[in-house]
Amino acid sequence: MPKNSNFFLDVYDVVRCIPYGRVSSYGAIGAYLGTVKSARMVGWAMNQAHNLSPPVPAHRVVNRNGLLTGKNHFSTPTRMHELLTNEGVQVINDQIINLEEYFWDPQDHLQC
DNA sequence: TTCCTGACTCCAG
DNA sequence: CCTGGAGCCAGGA
Repeated sequence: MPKNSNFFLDVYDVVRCIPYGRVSSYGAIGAYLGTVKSARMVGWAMNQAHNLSPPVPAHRVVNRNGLLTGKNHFSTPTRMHELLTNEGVQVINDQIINLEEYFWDPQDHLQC
């Protein structure tokens, strides 16, 4: 059923490259792939990422404000928050604290 | 087939 | 400072 289009695979690849305890944004991933204005597609890709293997750490992907906009799409609304907190990321009221400290831009690393 | 929605972001008013 | 519209494109009804 998944089309596995190149774009989606690239998204998954980038997300899987996000280090432990770090987070990234849809826009940053889109920018890395050259489709800045397609941030929605990144989110859409995450929607399919649930059944993929190896699993994609979708909880490390948030919007540009560090807000856990996708928490509702996890098994439980608190799952995303719990996972991030478990990795040492401070999250309060569904928002990441000190986002700049945890933010990971794929363009910064250029590779895993 | 068309129409609508959405885990986003930017820009104008 | 806050609000709304546009761009993006894949799927479901």
